[in-house]
Amino acid sequence: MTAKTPDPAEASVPSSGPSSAPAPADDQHAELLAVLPRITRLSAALTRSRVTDRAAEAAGLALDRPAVGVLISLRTAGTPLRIGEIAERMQVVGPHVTRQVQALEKRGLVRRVADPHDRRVSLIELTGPGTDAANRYVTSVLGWFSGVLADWPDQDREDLIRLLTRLTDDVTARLARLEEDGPDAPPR
Amino acid sequence: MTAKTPDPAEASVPSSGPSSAPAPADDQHAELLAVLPRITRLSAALTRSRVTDRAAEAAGLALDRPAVGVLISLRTAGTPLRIGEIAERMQVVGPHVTRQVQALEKRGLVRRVADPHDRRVSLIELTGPGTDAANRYVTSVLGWFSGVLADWPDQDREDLIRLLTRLTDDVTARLARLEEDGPDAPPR
DNA sequence: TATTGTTATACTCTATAACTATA
DNA sequence: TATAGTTATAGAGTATAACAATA
Repeated sequence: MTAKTPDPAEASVPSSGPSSAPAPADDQHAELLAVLPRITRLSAALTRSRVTDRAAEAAGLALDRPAVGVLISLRTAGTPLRIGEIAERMQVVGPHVTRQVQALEKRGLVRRVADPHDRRVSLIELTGPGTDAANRYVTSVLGWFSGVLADWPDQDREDLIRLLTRLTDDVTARLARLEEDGPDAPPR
Repeated sequence: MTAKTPDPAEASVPSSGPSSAPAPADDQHAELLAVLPRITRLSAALTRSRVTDRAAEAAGLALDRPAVGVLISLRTAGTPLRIGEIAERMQVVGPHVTRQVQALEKRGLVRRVADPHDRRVSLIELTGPGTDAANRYVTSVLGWFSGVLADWPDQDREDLIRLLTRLTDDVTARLARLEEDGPDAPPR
């Protein structure tokens, strides 16, 4: 079912490579292009299917995705985080996090603790119920997702995790540089 | 709630330290969880940085991302597509595609051709300018993205493409089944 | 009656701008 | 003056519902 057409598509694209070296293989170059669409598609599929929302529901959480994202960020960190740190981990902007945290506070899933060294800052911390909720959510999602990878060879699973981690790091690092270079600098 | 995979590993806090790996299974299980957040983060980073919008601009395209998505879907297919086919490839819903196509039509980047076998259907086709625009866009994005992977070993690049492709296919397939099973079925 | 696509509308997520309070 | 966070507002992206035309 996987339409893996040879895709002569790249043919007409002038390989104005970074002038480093002639592309090792046009095939690779062509395939490279497929990485970004796949990430987009994957993300869109996850959004549309609402797996995460279902998992939240299964965990007894009446929370939308961004709120769950905050919970998971805190759980993953294993330590209280500042608003700005949460925003960076979620790759969103400050005010967005402020609102999510307020909602979570009202439900008693997180609490604020003052930073003794800087009174502008407030640290966000999971409460007991918040920790439980996050754990239930994780269990639910993991149950679903491990089914997806159940048939994969161990080596492939390992490689996927490793490569995806590196890709994420490399991309975010490069994007950060891009922003510094000026908001109007064209990619490349 | 509903039956979930037995999963003792997640109950407690992960990421204590990858260095010691006495229980490879547990570690993997814990790490597995990191895959989804990374995809989310990657996607968010790409959105926020507007790489794609910059590339569109660099290609002389005053189009938003969804419209470019349609263009790229058509270019990748290499053949005219129906509205429904575009929607499926983009993992979005029909009406959304209708609107994007209308915008592209006005700019002369795509055109509709009637399907002789089914008069309900109209096939969407890239025009000459549309093809050129799509190619310019691809060149621009590729220029940026190949920079990200430039330092990667060939083997890793290959593996990334292969694994990401399979992951996308597996996930979308499983999600499709999930939808069929009823819109209220919990993940599993 | 089922399928393909369209129109009209509403909602979710996230960003930007202007502000407050510390530093 | 610079930084962390908040309030208020705006916009992009996508979904749902009701409908039309063809099969």
